[in-house]
Amino acid sequence: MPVTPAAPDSPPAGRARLADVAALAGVSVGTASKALNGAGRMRPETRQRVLDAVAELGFSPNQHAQSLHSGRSWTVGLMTTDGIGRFSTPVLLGAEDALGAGKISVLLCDTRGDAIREQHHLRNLMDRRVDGIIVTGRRTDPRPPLPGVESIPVVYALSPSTNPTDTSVITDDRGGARLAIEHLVATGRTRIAHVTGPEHHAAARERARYAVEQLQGAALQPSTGRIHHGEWSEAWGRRATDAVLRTAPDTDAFFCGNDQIARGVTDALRERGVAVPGDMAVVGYDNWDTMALASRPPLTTIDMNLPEIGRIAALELLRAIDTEPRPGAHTVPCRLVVRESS
Amino acid sequence: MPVTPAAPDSPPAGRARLADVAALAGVSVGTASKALNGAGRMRPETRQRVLDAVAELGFSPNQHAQSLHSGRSWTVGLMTTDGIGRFSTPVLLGAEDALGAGKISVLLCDTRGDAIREQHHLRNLMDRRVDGIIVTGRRTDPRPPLPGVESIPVVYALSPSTNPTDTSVITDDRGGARLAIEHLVATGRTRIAHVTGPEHHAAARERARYAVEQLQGAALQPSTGRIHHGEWSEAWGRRATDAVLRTAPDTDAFFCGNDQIARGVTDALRERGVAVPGDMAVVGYDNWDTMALASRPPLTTIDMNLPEIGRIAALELLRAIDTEPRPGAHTVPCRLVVRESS
DNA sequence: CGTTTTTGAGCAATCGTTTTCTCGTCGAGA
DNA sequence: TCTCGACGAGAAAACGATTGCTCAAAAACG
Repeated sequence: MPVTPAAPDSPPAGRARLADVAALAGVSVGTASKALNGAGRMRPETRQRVLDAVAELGFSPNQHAQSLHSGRSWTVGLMTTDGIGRFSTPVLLGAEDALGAGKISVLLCDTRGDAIREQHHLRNLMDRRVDGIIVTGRRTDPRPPLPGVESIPVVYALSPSTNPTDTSVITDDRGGARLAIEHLVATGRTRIAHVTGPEHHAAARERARYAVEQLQGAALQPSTGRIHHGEWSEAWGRRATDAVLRTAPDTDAFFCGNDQIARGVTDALRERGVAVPGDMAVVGYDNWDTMALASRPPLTTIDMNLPEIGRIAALELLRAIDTEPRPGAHTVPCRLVVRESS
Repeated sequence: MPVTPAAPDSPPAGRARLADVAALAGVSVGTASKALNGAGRMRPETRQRVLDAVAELGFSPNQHAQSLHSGRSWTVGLMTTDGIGRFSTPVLLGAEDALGAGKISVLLCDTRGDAIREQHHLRNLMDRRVDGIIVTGRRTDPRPPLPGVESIPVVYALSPSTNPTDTSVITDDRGGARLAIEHLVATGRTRIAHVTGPEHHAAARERARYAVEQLQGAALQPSTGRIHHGEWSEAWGRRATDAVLRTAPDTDAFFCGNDQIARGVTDALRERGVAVPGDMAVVGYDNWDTMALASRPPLTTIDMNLPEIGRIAALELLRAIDTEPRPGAHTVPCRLVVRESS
């Protein structure tokens, strides 16, 4: 239903179509298409005429028509299971960055952890014929795979799939714990306490396990003889500080499961008059700048390179789309950020 | 290029097409379409046969074909100018929620504040024939409108467009400042200091202006006789506390431009032995839970209802798409959250 | 029983590109 | 001068769904 059927050579109402370009260049639609896509032989002069027409009309192809024809939508779904939290956001940005650089756009879906919503979004993505899906969650705990997506590639970022033959990109908790302990040991600490989040969080469990493993490698053990599990909060950090110092007053370092706990620890230490890093070193986890930089003193901490996880997930997805998926868990190394608390 | 051209009645390789449904139901493609879209008269029994076939094949229509035909993509662009920061994220989620409830999906674009990238994404969105665009930024400062989008509706959220005939959805800084001051005055405070962010931020300027206005309405003025502009940081909050108490030791309340400053203030007060809320009330701004709840005591603060801003922006966009845009700035009221610091 | 309505379903054009195939035409070689 | 290649451009068939129009059969009516 063209708005101006009267004047067939008038500038088309909406946007220029390839047919308009072809008309202006005095060639057929097919030829114009070839001129744009480079395929086929053609006289350079003809191609130039088409390109001129494209420039003049500001033409760019209708993606729906292209997608209908090719079956590819040049779109991927980005499914986040818990709003866009502190962890999923950087991952998401890394992925968006890697994908957006090319022709690929990102469809954002937030399931809010609700299975119904997940189903609804998934359906939607399939209807839109996305080329692939990246699934990311708030926590590093494994999650069940998306149901009914056999036909397109899926990559899990941060929260791996429970199915080991899926492709997942995850953080290296072992490496992170090792970096922290290595750093503390290297700077002369020997009585190290570990304060972290709830035991039912994979992140807390794993980091604790590998921290102990690493301590044992240096012939050491946690200063209090155990792991202090609690919440991921400053308040817990403060309470745990008291508990640790009561049990093991000779503690000379805290390795904390996240930066909030670490900040609570530094606050509690300051209030007790314990000098950081003089009498006590503190190392956090996450490199969450609002916490790590606002802490007094600023925190030495472990950075999980979340944007890198997103980026790699995107690259793995592209590989899965274009060639072959590489199943299994791909770990992204952490980075030690040294500041004034150690 | 069907993968299984040999057996025309075999389950189609990829997904079911309407043609497959029609074949299974023993009707023509056109009839099948009508059965789904309700239009036209048809025998109930025929419609049922089609619906059964749809269910059996798990058919759902190819969106690209639909969009090509209708010219609508059922997609909107969500353009954020600064990564996905603390402010744009809730806005974005609100918008996604309002849009995703219907058939509309969200294309995420992050410009990182870069004009080139913005141009690139904009082009992309136009090529995808999005039905509209929501633009959101990190700050409440006005921003120049998107260039070259006359053909589709655009709504600006949080950062209004400098063009007053554009549709913008913004926070009510005046109302926020009023809520804070009203609350302090109502609880008996009369010597109120205002510590906030840099003067070149609209948010800081406006809130300060309206806070003063509101104080004057109660025949009061800032306890130090002036506004304390600085950074949006805890460190500034701590420093400003000293300055305020030196200048006006009889100050009995702090109204802070954000929660980080407010937290800095409570920390400084505690270290000086000033009781909150006994000797001093503190009110923040943003209701950023990591700050407001971790503060000692938890902060009374102003909540801008950011998700609501996103939601309303989405609704305004839908209205602009379906009927008529409503130009101008739409303000969303703030909410006072009372906690233990006042 | 014949004629006019109603009704239900199919045909075909359409959206905008891509791509294969066909068909002129021009140039070169014999 | 005739023929055979090569080369360049156009015609047409996809991709999958929607929709106005046509047309047959069945129902209603006199």
